[in-house]
Amino acid sequence: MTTTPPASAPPRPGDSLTRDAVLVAALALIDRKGVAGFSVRDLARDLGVYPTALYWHVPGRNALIAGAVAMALGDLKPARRPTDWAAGVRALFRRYRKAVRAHPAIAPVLGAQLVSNESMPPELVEHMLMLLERAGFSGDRLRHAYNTLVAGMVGFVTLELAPLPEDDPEGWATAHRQRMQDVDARQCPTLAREMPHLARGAFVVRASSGVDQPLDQSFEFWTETVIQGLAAMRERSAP
Amino acid sequence: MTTTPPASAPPRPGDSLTRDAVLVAALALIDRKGVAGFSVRDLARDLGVYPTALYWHVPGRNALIAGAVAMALGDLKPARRPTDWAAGVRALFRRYRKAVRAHPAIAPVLGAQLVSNESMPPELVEHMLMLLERAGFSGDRLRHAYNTLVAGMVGFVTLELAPLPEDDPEGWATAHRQRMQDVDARQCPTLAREMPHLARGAFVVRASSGVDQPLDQSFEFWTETVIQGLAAMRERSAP
DNA sequence: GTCTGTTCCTGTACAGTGTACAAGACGTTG
DNA sequence: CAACGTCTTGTACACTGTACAGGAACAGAC
Repeated sequence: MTTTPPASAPPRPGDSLTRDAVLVAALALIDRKGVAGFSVRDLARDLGVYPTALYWHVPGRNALIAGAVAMALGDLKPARRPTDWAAGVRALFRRYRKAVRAHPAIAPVLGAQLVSNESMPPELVEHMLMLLERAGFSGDRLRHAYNTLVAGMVGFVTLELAPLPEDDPEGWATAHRQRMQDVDARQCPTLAREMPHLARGAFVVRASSGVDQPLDQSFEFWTETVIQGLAAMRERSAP
Repeated sequence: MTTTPPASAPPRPGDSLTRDAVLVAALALIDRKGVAGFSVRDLARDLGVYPTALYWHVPGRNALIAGAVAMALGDLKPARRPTDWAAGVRALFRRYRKAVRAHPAIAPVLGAQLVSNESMPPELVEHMLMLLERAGFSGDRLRHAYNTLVAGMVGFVTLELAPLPEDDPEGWATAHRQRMQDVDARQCPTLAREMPHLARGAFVVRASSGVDQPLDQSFEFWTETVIQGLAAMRERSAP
């Protein structure tokens, strides 16, 4: 049983593998085990197929992940024309977060790996540029505003959904809680005082991921901050 | 040569391994090969030691990475009291980016696995809270502003320094350039028009990492946007 | 001086990984 | 029927993280 003989093949609708079918299964596996725990051989087992069969459809593990991510972000495309740019940004941020929350395990790859950028559909880029032009940006400042918008869209969600260590989650959690309880109140008075507030939903301080404890309100606050910031940057001399 | 006999031991100052020495070497190796390419056995080779010797000082691979990251962020601590909160935020963002740029390979871990790291020193959290209190935030809105500040500090830099696929970087780069050249000008008119501008330094569009092509101006823009946004959020009724 | 315990490291071993590569089964077209 | 593209089966290899048993060096106690 060393090289995974395909133990009967139940999941065969068209009786043959498709690139899409592979990617769907890959995404499902990633959802279950996380990106780190995702393995080509497990995927092959799920599909009732030898591992190397997958290489015909997809060049390798990285491409499997990138493809799965692209698939997860595929639902992001549809976007109606908004009334004003601020409303458009708000809607965009919400939709992005919703799409990623549907597959939280892909969050670490999203911001952190350039490959996964090819999973970002061009229509989305177009949409963002259109919003910013409507807001009044152009030339180099359009580029900066665009980078700001992308970082804004991706940044918060990546942090929010960052996974706990997969080996011993609740062990780490209690250890972290202890560590937070032990902060020196003389060196960090504000932190010590606000700890009860922060423990339940603040980056770095919290002991759980955003999958279990969503940071809805903070996200709304974040969104408004970016919008207000961009609005303020609009009427400013370049650069 | 299967299990790595220690090929002579040149790097032995005190003739014995220290936890710190291990982490320093780990950080150096990560700098060279990236987090994905980092292996316990390579590290052991570098130190002229059997792989399992490292387990005495550090529980495992994950802990090695976390420790190395914490070490890289150690230079971030010192911070003079700023004159006003906006200046403080500006300085903080710059110092963070500078610290991460010194070890760009750790960027993916920072944004995406921040939970699992005790890497962020509590003094930094305290500093951020202090700045925001001085800006006028308190209670729940302090928490939201804090989350915003962390996401702001980490988000952009994580995206900027996201690494290229380590297997075939320039192959991927040219493929990506081609893909960008092939965008449909009818479906994405703005993107097609602004392509020359964007190709050299815009997220998703660019074909190189921020290590080679820093996004200095965009980062400044980003920083000001967050500051302006927070300033605007200050005088608002609590939701 | 020998005995015992800690501290740190050497070795071995194992189960797992990604993927290169040759060979085979299958259907379609000549 | 033969040849060819398409896809999958199998084998193989180098490499990974780490559990575990022991051994070397040194400490202090008797």
